Amino acid sequence: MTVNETKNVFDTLKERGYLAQVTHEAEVRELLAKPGVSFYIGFDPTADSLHVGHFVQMMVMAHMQRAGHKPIALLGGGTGMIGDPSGRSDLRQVMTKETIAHNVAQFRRQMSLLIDFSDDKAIMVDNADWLLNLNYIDFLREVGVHFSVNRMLTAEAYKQRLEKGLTFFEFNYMLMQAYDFLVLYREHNCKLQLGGDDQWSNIIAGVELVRRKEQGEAYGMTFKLLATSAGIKMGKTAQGAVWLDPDKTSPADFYQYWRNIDDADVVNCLKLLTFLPMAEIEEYAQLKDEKINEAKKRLAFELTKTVHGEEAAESARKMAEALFEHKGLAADMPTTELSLADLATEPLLLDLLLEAGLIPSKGEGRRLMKQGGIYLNDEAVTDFTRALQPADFTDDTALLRKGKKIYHRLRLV
RNA sequence: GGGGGAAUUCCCGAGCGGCCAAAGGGGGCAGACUGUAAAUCUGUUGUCAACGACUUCGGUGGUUCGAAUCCACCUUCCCCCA
Repeated sequence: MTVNETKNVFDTLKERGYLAQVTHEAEVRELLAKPGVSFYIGFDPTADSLHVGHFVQMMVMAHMQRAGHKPIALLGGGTGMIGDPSGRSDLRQVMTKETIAHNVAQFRRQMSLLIDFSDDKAIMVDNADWLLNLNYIDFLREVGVHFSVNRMLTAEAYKQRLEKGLTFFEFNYMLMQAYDFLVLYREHNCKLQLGGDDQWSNIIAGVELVRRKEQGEAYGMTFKLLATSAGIKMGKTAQGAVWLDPDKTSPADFYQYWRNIDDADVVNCLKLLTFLPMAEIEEYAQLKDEKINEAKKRLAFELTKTVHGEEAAESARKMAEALFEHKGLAADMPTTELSLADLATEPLLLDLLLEAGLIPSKGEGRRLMKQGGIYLNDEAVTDFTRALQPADFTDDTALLRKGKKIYHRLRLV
């Protein structure tokens, strides 16, 4: 065995805890021992940005690419028109072609953060290219004959839907995805499909189809979904998903999300979402109690840096330190600008809070004030009729705060 | 095609014609305790010029002094039979 400083990527993935299920473990490991393996992961363009759930998949692609393999990012421009019923309790919204095209463009940009698409080192394909022109009868004859409805119904992905109802429309999703694999096998010699563990049924369907049609080698492998130790899907907040697009989730919020994750999840996230060497992660794993914060800071910083760039990560980190550890001044904080004329009208704090978006309604604002959750310059404000005064500003700045963590700056201009 | 049921606030889910802005739970938010964590406890959770007023219970009309509750039609979903 060549002394390969890069060990088998299969082992790396296993060690870092990505793997969930593999169709043929020994063979896949063997296959990946030599570089140059084409593999694919599918992404459904159901939103105009990728979120952290996709990020795990991107990490896997990146690990694979670094080991010399060739990622094929399959965008579901065609399957997106059906919608994967896996893990869904109801029918997905059907998307227009224009929306899908727009989303595909966004995905390409975001994936480039981790994956090098230059010189065909990775490629991106859209299954709309082959799915949209399919002839129904031909498809049924070529692909449909290989699927047993009885078996499909036992698939985990469909079980839940059998309770609530599953349309024939969606039932076809599995065939489409299986067909994708067949096409990629034929056109790109792609032998391996990866995906989140919720894709297991769809993946094995593809593996079996390739094996039947082509008597080819085809393998599948799934990854654990990013979940908390309590088993709840990560990356969801009350405001929705944690997006990679800075316009949808600001770098500061993104940083804070990771900074505040549960103690029990830090190590797992470091393994899955950063490229820190395992040895280093082991050290973080030893930390106890409040020391764990060091691990969280590192996680938040590394991840923000990868997604939003070093500068944004640095600024998010500084802001967090300023606000929570009182080191230095906060740089970029959400800010509302006021003129002296505005101030002369003695604006109510309540109105400003609403304007600044800190509260959704004045009723909510009053409630918060009553409970001591609104602060002006670090002093709780309990008077609803409190108006803003010049004396509230120091160096033309006043600091509003809601609860412990949400800050907003008022600046005089 | 025939028959039966359902739709309630962010989610699940109670709801007698007036006492319903609507029980309970979840989630959210805030306070206490902390480590910017978790767990726990407390408060709160339609809007507003706020002891009052206004808008909400799938949609549209109607009955009634008064409708989330009754009636008609419509929409969507589920179940049974074919």
